[in-house]
Amino acid sequence: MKSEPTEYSIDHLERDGVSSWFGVRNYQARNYMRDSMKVGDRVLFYHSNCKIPGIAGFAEVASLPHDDITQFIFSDKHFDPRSTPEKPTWQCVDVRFIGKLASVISLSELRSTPRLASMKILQKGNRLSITPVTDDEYEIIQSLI
DNA sequence: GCCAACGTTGGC
DNA sequence: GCCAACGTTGGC
Repeated sequence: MKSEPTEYSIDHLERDGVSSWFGVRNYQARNYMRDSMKVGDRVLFYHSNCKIPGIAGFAEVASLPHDDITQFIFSDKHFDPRSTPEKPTWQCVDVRFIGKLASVISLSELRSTPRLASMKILQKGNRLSITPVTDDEYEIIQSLI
């Protein structure tokens, strides 16, 4: 799961313990949270759009999917005028902090690991803020720490 | 339903 | 700041 550290970093999640992953406004990314995630699933916390983009820590899915309440809040930058509590558009899950890496596993390091070549987040043109990670990829990343 | 125009993402 | 790549919008 990607986040810009100036918006919400692994340090923020460590502080909060658990946080709702609100603000996703892409249908495919929403669908991963709504349809594919299970409580307890491991999450790689990725810092994007920053000096050293890469994996900054670990988290886990901590809730079933639920409405992203920011879609209903007029003053919120994630407000969606098409959404109503009766007909919501956006759902998200909560994530729980597991651990922070002493140093980020950088994007360039991920790219230079041949066995990770098929990782979704490394594919050309990928902009999705949430992408699935296979068990294999997860294990390989553990070995990079 | 098509598709041009526009907006966003995010690495560099 | 640039720009490739992609998603969304809206006229037709």
